[in-house]
Amino acid sequence: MEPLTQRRAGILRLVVHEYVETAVPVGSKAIRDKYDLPASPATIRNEMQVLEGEGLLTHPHTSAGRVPSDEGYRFFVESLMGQVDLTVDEKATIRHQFFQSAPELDEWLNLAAALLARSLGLLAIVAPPRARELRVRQVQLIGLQELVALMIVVLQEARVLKQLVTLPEGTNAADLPALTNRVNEQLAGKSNRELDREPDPDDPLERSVVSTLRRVMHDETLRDIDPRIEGISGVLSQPEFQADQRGALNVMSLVDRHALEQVVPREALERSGVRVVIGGENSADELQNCTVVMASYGFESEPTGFVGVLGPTRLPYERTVASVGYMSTLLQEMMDRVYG
Amino acid sequence: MEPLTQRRAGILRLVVHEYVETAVPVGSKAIRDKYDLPASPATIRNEMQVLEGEGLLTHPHTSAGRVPSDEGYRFFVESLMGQVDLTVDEKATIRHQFFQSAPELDEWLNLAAALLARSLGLLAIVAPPRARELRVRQVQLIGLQELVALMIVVLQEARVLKQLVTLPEGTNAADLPALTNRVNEQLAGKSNRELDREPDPDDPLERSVVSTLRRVMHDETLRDIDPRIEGISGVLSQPEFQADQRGALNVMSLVDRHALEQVVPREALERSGVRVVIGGENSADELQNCTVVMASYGFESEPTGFVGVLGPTRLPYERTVASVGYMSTLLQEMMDRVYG
DNA sequence: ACTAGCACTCTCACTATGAGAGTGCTAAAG
DNA sequence: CTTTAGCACTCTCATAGTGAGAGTGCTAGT
Repeated sequence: MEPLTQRRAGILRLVVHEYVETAVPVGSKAIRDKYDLPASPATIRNEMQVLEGEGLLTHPHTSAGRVPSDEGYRFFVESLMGQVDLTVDEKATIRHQFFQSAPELDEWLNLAAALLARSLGLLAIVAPPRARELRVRQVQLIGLQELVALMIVVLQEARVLKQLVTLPEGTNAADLPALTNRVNEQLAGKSNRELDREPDPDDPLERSVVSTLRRVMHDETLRDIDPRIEGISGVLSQPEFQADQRGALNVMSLVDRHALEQVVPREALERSGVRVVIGGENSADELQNCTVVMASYGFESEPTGFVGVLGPTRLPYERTVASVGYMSTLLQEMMDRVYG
Repeated sequence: MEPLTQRRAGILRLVVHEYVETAVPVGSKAIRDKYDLPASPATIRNEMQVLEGEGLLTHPHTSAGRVPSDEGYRFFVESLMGQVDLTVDEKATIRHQFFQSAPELDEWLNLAAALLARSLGLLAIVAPPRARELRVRQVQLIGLQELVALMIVVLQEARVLKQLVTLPEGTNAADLPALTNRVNEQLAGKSNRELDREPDPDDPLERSVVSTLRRVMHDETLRDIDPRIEGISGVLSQPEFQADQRGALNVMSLVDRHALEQVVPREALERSGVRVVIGGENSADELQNCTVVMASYGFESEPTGFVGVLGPTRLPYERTVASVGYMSTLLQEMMDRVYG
C-alpha cells in the first residue's frame, strides 16, 4: 500500500464531495470538467484505478463512475477533512435558540433534535445523560386517595421522579406530612447505594415508603430514558432509502423498537469528541449502509448523554461532524450552567 | 338510490373482507369460488355494477376487480359491521398487561400505543388528556444554586410540573422553606383561573414565585402533550405505502411534525365512542388515502385524551374499531381507578 | 331473474433494442 | 516514466412491443 500522492488524495476528496452532493457515481470526465483539473480523463481514470486498488473507491458495475467505499469515507474523515466548524453566525443562531427556550433539559433535548434533523435532513437522536449514582434531594408524599399516595422524589440532578405508592392498611392521611419530614431528615442527600444500605425502619408505613423509594431509585439508574428522535421523514426522503425500501424499513424498525443500544456502540459513549461510524463499521446488520455520527455529553465524569445523527453512508461529513460536535458542546455547556 | 337488497349488501361485505385481506382488487369469479356463492359470476357482476352505480365500489381500471370506495367502507362500517368486540381472552391479556405495569399514566400511554401498533400493524397515536382547568395541589421550592431554584408543582390530577425559577437578587436559600409554606397555605387547591385573580404579593421573592407559578400553569393548559407514536415501521410496510412512496412520506412528515391537530379533527374529541374517518373524509390532504380510527378518554367531563390508529383506508375495520374502543375504555378505567 | 358465452380491455411480466456514459487498454507523445 | 488520445467494450436505463391472464360488459338464451 503505497502512500497516497497529493493528486490522488485530491481526487479522492473530489469524488467524495461530488458523490455526497449528487448521489450519482462520479466519472472521470465529469469530475475533470466540473473542477477544471489539469489532467485528462484518462489520467484521472488511472489514478482512480489505483484508489480502487487501495480499496478507497468502488465500482457499482463495470461502466459506472466511482463511488467511495466505506474505507474511502473513513480516509476522508480521518485525513482529508481537517478541522471543521460551523460559522460564527450559525453558532450564534443555534445558541440563541437555546437561550430563548425554557431552561429545562427536556426542552434542550427537543430543540437539539429538531435543529439537527432540520439542518442536516438526517435522523437525529438525542438522549439525556443517565447518572450511575443518583442522590435524593427531597421526598414528598401526597395523599391521593384512602390508601394511595403520590411519591415525588427530587434528585440532586434536578430530575424529578414520581411514583404511586399503595399504603398499608390502616394508614391515615394525616400521618403523611410527619412521615415526609421523617423520611427527608433521614434520607436526604443519600445516594441510591447508600439507600440500599439503610436499615429497614420498624414502622410498617415508613418501611413501605422507603422500599418504594429504593425501588424507584434503582429503576431509574437502569432506565434508558427515551431518546428524542426527529427527522424520520427527512431521512426517508434520502435517495438511498427511496431506492432500497427494505433497507429503509429495517432501519426504521430498529429505531422504532427504541433499540438504541443497537445503534450506539457502548464504547462510543466513553470517548470524548465526535465519533463517526461508517457503513460496515456498524455492528447492527440494518446499518451496514448507514453512517452514525455521534458525540456524548453529560455530568462531570459521566458523559452518558448522547447526541447523534443517522443517515446513509453518503452524507456531508464536514457539516455533520461540525453540527453534532457543536451541539454536544452546547448541551454540555447548558448542563454545566444549570446543574453544575 | 334504491335500498340495497340483502344479496347486494352481502356482496359488498365480501368485497370489503376480501380486499382488506389481500389488498388485491376482487373479481366476480374469485369471490364466487372462495365463498361458494349461489350465483354465477355474471350475476355477481351485475350486482357489482349496481353497487358501483351507488358509489360503493370502484374500478381501478376497466379490467380489474372491484375495490370498495370510501363510501363503500363507510357503509360497511355503519351498517354491515355490527357490534364488534374483542374476545374475552384478548381483553384479559391486554388488561393483565396494564395491571402489571407501573401505575402511571405515562406507562399506560406507552403500553397502549405499543399494543395497538403491534396487534394491528398500524400507526398508533396515544395522547394524554389535557385539562382545561388545573388545580394546584402542592408547590415545592428547592434551591439549586445561589439564585436558581427548582419549582415543583403537583397538580390535582397527579401530574407534576417542574420549572426552574430565577430568584431576585438578595434572596437567601434559607428563605425557601418558609416561602414554600406560605405559598402553599395561600394557593393550594386553587385553579389556574383563581390563581390569575389572586392579588400580587408585596414581597418581591414571593411575587416572582407566584408569577412563575401562574405562567407554568397557564402554559400547561395550552401545552399539547407529546403523543406517543408507535408502529411507524409497521404501517410503512403496508402495501399501499410501499407502492406510493410519496404518499407515505407525506403522511410520515405529518406525523413527524407532531401535527396532531391535522390528523385529529377537533370535534372528534368531543363525541364519545369510536370514530372512524375514512379516506377523503379526512381534512388533511396527506390523509386522503388513509383512515383514522380514534376514541377519546379522560377526566370526567373533559375527555381530551386520545387513542387512535392510522393506516391505509384498506384496514380491518372490525378488529381495529374493537381494539381502539377497548383500549379507550381501559385507559378510562385506569384513570378513574387512580385519579378518580 | 339468472346464466353461459364471448369479444374486448387493461395490466403485468418479459424481451428486445438503442442511446449514453464510463471504463480499460494500447500505443503514441511529452 | 508519465501523460494522453483513441477506441472497443460493458453495463444501465428508458422505451417499446408482445403475449398471457384476469376480469369486465354485453347479448342472447334458459
